[in-house]
Amino acid sequence: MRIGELAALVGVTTRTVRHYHHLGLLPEPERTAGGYREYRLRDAVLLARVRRLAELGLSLDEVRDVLADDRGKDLREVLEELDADLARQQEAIAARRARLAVLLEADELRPDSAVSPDMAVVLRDLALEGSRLAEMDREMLSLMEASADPEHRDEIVAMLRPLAEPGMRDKGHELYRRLDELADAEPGDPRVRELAADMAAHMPDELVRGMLENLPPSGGPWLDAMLGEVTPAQGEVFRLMVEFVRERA
Amino acid sequence: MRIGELAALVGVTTRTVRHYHHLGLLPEPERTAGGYREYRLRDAVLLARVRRLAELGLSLDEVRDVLADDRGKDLREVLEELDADLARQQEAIAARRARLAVLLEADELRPDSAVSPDMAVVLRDLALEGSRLAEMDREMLSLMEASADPEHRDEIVAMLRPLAEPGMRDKGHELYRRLDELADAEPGDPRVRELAADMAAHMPDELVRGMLENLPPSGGPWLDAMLGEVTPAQGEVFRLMVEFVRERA
DNA sequence: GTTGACCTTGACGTAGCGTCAACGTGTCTG
DNA sequence: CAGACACGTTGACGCTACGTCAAGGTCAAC
Repeated sequence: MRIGELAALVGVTTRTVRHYHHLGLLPEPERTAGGYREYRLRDAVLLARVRRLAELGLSLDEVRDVLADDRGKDLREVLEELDADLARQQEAIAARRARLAVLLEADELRPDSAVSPDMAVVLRDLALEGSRLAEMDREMLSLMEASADPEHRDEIVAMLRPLAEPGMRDKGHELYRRLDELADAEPGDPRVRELAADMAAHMPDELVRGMLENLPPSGGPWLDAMLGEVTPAQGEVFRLMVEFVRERA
Repeated sequence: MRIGELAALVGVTTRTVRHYHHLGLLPEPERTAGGYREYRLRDAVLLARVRRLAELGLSLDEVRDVLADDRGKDLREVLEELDADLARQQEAIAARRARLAVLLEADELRPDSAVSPDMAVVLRDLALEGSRLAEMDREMLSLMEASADPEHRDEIVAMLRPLAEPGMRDKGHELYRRLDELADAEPGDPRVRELAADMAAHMPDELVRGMLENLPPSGGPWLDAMLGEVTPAQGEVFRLMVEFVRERA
């Protein structure tokens, strides 16, 4: 038998056979005078063994180990481990399909930041129109949801929901307006401290708890990211607000 | 924000961020005087978008296409295709786990050729001891089962089962003995034709049908593989037997 | 001034082959 | 006998989505 016949017999390509030779999974057979590999039936049997294990999902390295140990106990171990791995993969795929199903159910489908319908509702009802600061907040919130691990997403949405309540919207507009006014002010402007205190006072309890749990004392990357987007006075407002919120606890 | 902060914020490594820059999935931001990349909040939003799509299982090429088209119709297409693909993967994994379960149930676990318990029974009951030819047949049969696609395996086992019946075993021993005797005979020896006829006559109908369906007129790689393992006279026996079997139909 | 944490580009490694490239062998045919 | 054609040989790069050095530059702190 030459390599093409062997490959056809077992149902693989010649490249695969040579690859297995290279990895030492299949012994190199005798060569003919012309340099062709000359296979016997037992080579086909060996190749079929390798293929079967590979098709089960073992890596070729694992196949080699199993065939080297030859006698059975190790094989069971490997297969059990493999089965557990496959089970994990099944769960992962099921989770992805579940998320896909949620996305596919929505009528408008955008690669947008609003992952969950719940979050979309919150963003819609939030007082986030018109102001650059409000735009930034929208980005921050989307980002928080996006970068959190899926298990915490519901918590985040729950934390933010109070902000979307009717009573808060007018207050929200007012606060953003006052923040905008401070764009070119000095960080020492008395209105800075005043606004920070007002914002801290109107922050819902759930959000305060969430902030305290997730923000490290230094403020963390989230606060840094916000500070990079605003003028010094506005940044001071945020820093003070966090301080005031911390004092509340 | 520098690259490390950005990466931490979104929950990826810096290498990933640079990789996305390289692929054009994420625009290169401004640089500081020192050559550092300087990110803004919107970069984090973009990165989070990419990540979300990637985590759903889209390839980065697909992510780029989706983000390029931007407006939604194409995205739904891609996601539906992806879902179908995931469904196929689930089936494939389930099938592998089913095969694994069968293997793990067996008490003796060898990387042997006998995949299915059914096949193992057939091989055990077959008249396959003692003779080199019988050993070869065992290898051929294991190989046939191994190299067939899983859906046809049951058919093959069913085809072979009649050979394992008690009535056939004595006849089988006799035929193998006569085949062994012809090892050094001439291909023209009258016993060759006689044995081939006898073998063809005792071949179960199911097996005849199977051979005719699967063997091409030339004999195919299976016959070639056998011919490579035996002496010329023995080879002639097999060739004639196939001929006689063909005449029966 | 030096440490240490962070950044830069560049390049190789991963799994399992697919797919050229450049060339030799073996058989059939005119 | 020459040429065509199928098939074989080794060698090397390509693919995914980054991980992981290597060799060096920047920046804030002590």
